[in-house]
Amino acid sequence: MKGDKNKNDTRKWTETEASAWTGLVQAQQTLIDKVEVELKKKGLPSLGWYDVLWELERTEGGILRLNDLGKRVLLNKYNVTRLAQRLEDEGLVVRGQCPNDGRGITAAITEKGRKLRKKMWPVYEKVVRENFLCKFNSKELKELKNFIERIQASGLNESLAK
Amino acid sequence: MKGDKNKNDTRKWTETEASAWTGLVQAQQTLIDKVEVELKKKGLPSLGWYDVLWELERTEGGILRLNDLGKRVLLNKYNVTRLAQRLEDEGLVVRGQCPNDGRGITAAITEKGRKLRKKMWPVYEKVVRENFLCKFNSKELKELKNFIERIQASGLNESLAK
DNA sequence: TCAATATTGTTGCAAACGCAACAAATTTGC
DNA sequence: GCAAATTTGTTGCGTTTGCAACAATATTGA
Repeated sequence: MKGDKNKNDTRKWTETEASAWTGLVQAQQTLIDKVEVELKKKGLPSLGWYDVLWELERTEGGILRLNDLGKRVLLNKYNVTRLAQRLEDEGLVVRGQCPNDGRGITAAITEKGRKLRKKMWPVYEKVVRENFLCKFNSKELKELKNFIERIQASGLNESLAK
Repeated sequence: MKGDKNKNDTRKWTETEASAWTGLVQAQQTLIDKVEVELKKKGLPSLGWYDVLWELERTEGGILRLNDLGKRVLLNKYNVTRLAQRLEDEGLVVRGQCPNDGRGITAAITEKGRKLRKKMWPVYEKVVRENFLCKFNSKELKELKNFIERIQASGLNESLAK
């Protein structure tokens, strides 16, 4: 470790490196922004709400502990607490005690929550399809997915340590 | 337009589509989070500050109108106003009147601002290199860049209409 | 020319987020 | 068994963001 020869930790980037990175950030940001704009236009809640509802809905029983939920949607604990509160205030989710663990709080999606998510989906889907998915044929998409998985490979564990 | 046959606007996604999209979002989010964590560890400001300083520094004269600056860093106007205020409070930027246009406010990077950006760069660079760039060889990176540019192609114009 | 419209930037207020301190329950290690 | 450490969730406080209303200048078009 100590005698590391990595003088090039901090080297200038090539044109390709720079535009791959800034492109990635901008493209994703722009896509997310577009989704948010479309949702707002239709008077629907934000993507953050969608993510939570969807994670619950796709889970057996529609119920998760806040902690697990937070890991899946990349939210730290205080934000999960508060988002769950807001969702409960709107009747989209019900909170309860976790049976096995006295510390645990569960969130369960309600019928109203499921309906809302279903209503949000086509808006979300349309933006992603028209601005992202439609740019690639099936083979290319697999390649892209492959690339993206390589990026993820390094990182998930640490990012959860919040 | 009216007789559109696009019944499949809202169809279910294939496995590849789903994981390409969620992967993209998560990968980018995780990378950004890591950069922010590292910057914070070193007592440095956030990525948002870096972006602004860098956009100024790379511009001839180190000066830009707030409006142009906002477009480049994907910030809406009220956030540019406030970020510029904070940067000026820290002496990293100086604001001034735009000569041609009475409405315009300019932001110019200071020597202190340039120094700070240079200090932030290695931290930023290291995270991106070790978690992103290093996963790809030169040929792959070009392919990836190419893919990303396709995504961007659709979107930039509209996203600026804030 | 000059009124109508558009652009650019600011501000008050409310919602959301980050941090650090905290409480309660569980797990670990002796 | 039990004290120490860990995990899980909440809350207060300050910062940042989003929204909508606003002011000031520029542009457009009759």
